[in-house]
Amino acid sequence: MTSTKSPVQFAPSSRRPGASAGHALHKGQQTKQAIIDAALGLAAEIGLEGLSIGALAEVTRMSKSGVFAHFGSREELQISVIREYYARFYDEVFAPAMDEARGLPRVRALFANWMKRVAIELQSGCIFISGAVEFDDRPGPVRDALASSVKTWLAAMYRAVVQAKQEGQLHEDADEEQMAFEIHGLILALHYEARFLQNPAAIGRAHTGFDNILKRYGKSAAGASPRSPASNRNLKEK
Amino acid sequence: MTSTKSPVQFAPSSRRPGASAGHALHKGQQTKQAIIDAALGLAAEIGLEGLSIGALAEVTRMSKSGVFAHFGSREELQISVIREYYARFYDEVFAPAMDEARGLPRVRALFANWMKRVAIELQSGCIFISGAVEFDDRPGPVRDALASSVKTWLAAMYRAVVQAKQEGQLHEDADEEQMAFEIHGLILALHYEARFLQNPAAIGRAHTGFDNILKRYGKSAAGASPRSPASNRNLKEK
DNA sequence: TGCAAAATAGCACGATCGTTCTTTTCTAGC
DNA sequence: GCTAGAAAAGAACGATCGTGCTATTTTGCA
Repeated sequence: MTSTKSPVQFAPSSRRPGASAGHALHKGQQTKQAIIDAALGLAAEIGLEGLSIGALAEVTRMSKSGVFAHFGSREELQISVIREYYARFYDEVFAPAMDEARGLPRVRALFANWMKRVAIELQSGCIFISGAVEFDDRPGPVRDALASSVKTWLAAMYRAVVQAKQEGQLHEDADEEQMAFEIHGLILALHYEARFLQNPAAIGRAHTGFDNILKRYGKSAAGASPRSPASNRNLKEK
Repeated sequence: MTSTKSPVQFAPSSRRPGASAGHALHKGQQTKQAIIDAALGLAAEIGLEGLSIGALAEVTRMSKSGVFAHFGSREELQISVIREYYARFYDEVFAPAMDEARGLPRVRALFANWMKRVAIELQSGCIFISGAVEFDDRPGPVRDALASSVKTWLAAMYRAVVQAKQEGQLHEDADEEQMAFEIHGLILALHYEARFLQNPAAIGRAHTGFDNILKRYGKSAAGASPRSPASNRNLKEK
């Protein structure tokens, strides 16, 4: 239960392209990737349920059947979008935070990157949030893919909190799950108030809320969080 | 800015039926109400966007045009559902809490009723939450109606927190808006984790989170919240 | 009890949805 | 360059959507 060796890792589901040379991926693969990119943008705006193959074909300037052939079903398209979002979430939120030292610096970085992803890109929503609402009553493979992605990410955040306690940076009676739950709530409130209620102060509220959580669970006066988590790197690995 | 006299009141948008005698409302009114009731149930499950007149006609065992005639447009139907939800929210969450004494007892009651509404009725979701996700990128009268309802309710909660501070039950430097934001986050996390992730522990997490907030913002050891807020009624109105 | 008015049903419309099938275009290895 | 196979387009399907329009039924008051 102490889970020092975590059974499930937070890893990207697909090899990231880019530097990989060799044979350039065949035409089909790269147009499929282009379709997924466009679909991700569409889904972030209007939701996974609002994603229609017709609209996607229009955006990519292809025929409906041309788009459809790459996936075979709408569900498969939605799942592909979820996987892509997961991979980007890994790259932009999780991976950079792993450069920070175990414990509070890493927790801070995870939260800061999470906030950035959810709030700074105000134009597009978070499909981990919108998808949860759309599929909370709709069983099936799409919901399963979404839930599995979200759970993996929340577990990664939880693991970072556990490590912070192991490093002795939290109170002895700090409940790691409770702390992760409250952090999750801050992100959700940020998304809700910034995006739906258009309240720009929400970003500051979320940040202050995180500081409050650190003050409560942290040891002594560890609450004053530096805005740039990259500053205190020298206490690396305990 | 101290807002002792609150400009906007949290009041139900429509006269509640029930005890009102006199001429029973005409046939049209009561079938319209029945349609709205059914629509509310449907919308809570599959969302305001998923609400279709065809499905609604099937549930109410009416013809599509029969249903449609009562509203004139789908948007008007959605707005009617929002108004009905708002009215019920007022009756079940806000109104009972007004029986509690101003200040912390009332804040506790508001939160407890809110939690009950969002979580205990697990089968149906909260359209204040699902609607926010569905309409955060979709301007129009539906979004306006939804945002206005939500803002009114959040303002009511905020007002209760302000009163708690006026009663001297919070720290002098407690930020009421910040506190309301964090409470909102707890409800959202509860909805997310209980409904989408099917984690029954979320109810306890939300409750503990609320206690933690009270401990931080409350004066001295005011944190130990009694489970039944109806107990400390004797310190009524200061 | 009769009759105007309200309430509901029936039907059809254009649009869009996901999907299938067939045909055309293009790509990549020889 | 030729050609097999992949990739994309085209057209059509049944279904469902919101919404008009016109009949039919039902209601409530004189």
